Amino acid sequence: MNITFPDGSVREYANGTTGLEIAQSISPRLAKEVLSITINEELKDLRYPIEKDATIVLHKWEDEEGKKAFWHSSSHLLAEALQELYPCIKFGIGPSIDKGFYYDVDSETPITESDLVKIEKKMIELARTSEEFTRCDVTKAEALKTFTEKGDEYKLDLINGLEDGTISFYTNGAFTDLCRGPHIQSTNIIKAIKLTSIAGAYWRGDEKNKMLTRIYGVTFPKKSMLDEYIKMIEEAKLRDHRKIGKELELFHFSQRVGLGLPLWLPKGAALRERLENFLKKVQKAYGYEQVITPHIGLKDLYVTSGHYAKYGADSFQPIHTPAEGEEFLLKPMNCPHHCEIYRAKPHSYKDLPIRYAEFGTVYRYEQSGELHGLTRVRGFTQDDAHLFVRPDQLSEEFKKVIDIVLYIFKTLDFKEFNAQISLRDKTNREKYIGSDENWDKAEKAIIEASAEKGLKTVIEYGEAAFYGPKLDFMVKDALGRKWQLGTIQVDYNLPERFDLTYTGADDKQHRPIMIHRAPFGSMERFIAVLIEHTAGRFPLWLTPEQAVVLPISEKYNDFAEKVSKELNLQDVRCSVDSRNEKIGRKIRDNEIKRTPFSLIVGEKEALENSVSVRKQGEGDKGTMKISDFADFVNDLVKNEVKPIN
RNA sequence: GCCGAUGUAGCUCAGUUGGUCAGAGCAGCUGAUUUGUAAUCAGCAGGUCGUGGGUUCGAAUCCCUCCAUCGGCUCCA
Repeated sequence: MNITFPDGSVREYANGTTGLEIAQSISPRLAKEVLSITINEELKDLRYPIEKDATIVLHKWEDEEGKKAFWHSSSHLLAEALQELYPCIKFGIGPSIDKGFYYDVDSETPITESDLVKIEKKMIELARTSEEFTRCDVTKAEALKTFTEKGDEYKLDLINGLEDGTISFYTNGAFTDLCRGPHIQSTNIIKAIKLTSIAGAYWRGDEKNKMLTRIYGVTFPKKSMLDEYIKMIEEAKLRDHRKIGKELELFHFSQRVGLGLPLWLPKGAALRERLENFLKKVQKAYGYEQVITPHIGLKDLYVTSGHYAKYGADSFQPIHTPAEGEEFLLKPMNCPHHCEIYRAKPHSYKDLPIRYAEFGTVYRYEQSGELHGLTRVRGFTQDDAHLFVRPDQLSEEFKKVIDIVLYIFKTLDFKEFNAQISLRDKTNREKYIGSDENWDKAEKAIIEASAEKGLKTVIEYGEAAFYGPKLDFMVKDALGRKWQLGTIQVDYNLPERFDLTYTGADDKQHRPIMIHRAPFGSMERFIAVLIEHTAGRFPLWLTPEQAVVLPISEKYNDFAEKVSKELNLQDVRCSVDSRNEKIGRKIRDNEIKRTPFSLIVGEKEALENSVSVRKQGEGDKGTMKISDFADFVNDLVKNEVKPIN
């Protein structure tokens, strides 16, 4: 038979040759490194005998599939260790994840963080015995029998959900698990093990089910890789926006004010204002108009929009007026208000598209356990806008919004983001409002526009908003957690609910389509992610303070003030550190505060009317005339923010 | 909301088995110093040890309640 490799080369092998033997035939070293194999697009074990012509890919640690097999096998090793240490334990599922693996278990004896070391040791002990992973195919009836005898109700639940036919078991040592595979050859290549954390997780992700204990871990084929990983995690923790936000005095949370209600400190507010101004400018260029709406609205407004039925009970409860008996809700989103702005006057087809933008602060009662720094809060400001468009304009407008998002991401140097198309889950129709016909149209519009803009997207079913599908831009924080930033949503429903119309060329009334969009998502979350991406070293155009003048001694404070004034007049954001401290001290403090430029001034500079420039993280850059430095900074800024093309 | 861990001055943390354990550094204030590229020196002031209860002769330390934070789960208009 002929075996085709990814590079296009073809080799001939005897029928029944396994992936491992193929690797062996190429090089013994490769045979040691290969972890799993793809045969004709299907993942298989290394010892799967290939019977006819096939294309194969050998997966090593370096590629995702190789890592998956390694980590998935590690989760079985974890399970084996747990079974030995806690004989009565029951097992849920144990998959590989982005960075490692976990196993969900139900144990009568509670397992706590302090037990992890003990479990790790057992895993290492078992790994060293070089247990082979062996596969065994059984019928569904046999599978049910095995786990009924074992008394493992979670596995039975899983098996019952499977179709009739062959079911595979994998065994390593004394542990046998229901598993599709593939697995690595033997546990002996798992050289470094770290159980990272322990947490609760609902069985099958449903909060009505029992909560199991989830043990997270990560393993490596080399000890040094684990050391590197631990170092990387420690460094990532230093970038945490909650830590940097405190250090740089950007924002603060107060228990007196309330959970998840950020207070923006002067520097954070300055940064945020700059971002808002940037976005306003971009939006103006794209024909948006700023509007302003109040922070509350009558409850009825949200009954009309459908939000009350969906979220009312879980929201901040209505504010009552004692005298009039009215009920107001804190604004959880801006769309209904913007719909009412649209309704303020009749519209012609010639007016469309209409684009209303607002930095709208909204309040949502997020579950207390879900709050997280600035990324998940209860009061936040959306960089919101609603576009009211004719059906023939939908595609074009949607693409323009994508352009804005991409321009913003590019300006802020966000290279690693994923575009996700969130569609409805068709099997769960009652989750959504609106007709199937409109949903189909909206979903199609998003898919087509994204494709035309050349976006690499993944489609997620069931992730749509209840009123419409969306295109989301996802980024990861320092620790690899995914967050949604920008979002663009097509909505046929609100225009109907608010009876929005325009007069067409045919003199008849037509329904506009709405596009909801927020390129940042929210100012809070965006800034959080920006902090983690830059580790607090913001781009020059955004940073709260671009330069600080450091007089060598108090004798030069007056000159320093003059320099600062002159620079501020030339659009360089600058202040003076006139403390009675040594210059070394002032420099150190500015390095820690990540002020981009420290300008040292003493006798020499005062005579020459110049500054000694020191760049954060880099050091002394020599002396410059004051106005030259201003030009220098302004040029750098101009370079950072490229014009919209 | 659920599971688990944590909670000592503005910040970062120390406090051994319950008995001078209420401490340190930084930040702050006062004074001295007048400084040339990552911390000048000295002094002062700062905390009902998250909250409320309990056990004890005695609690930062042990137990319970609540609150908050952290890691997850669920949720995310």
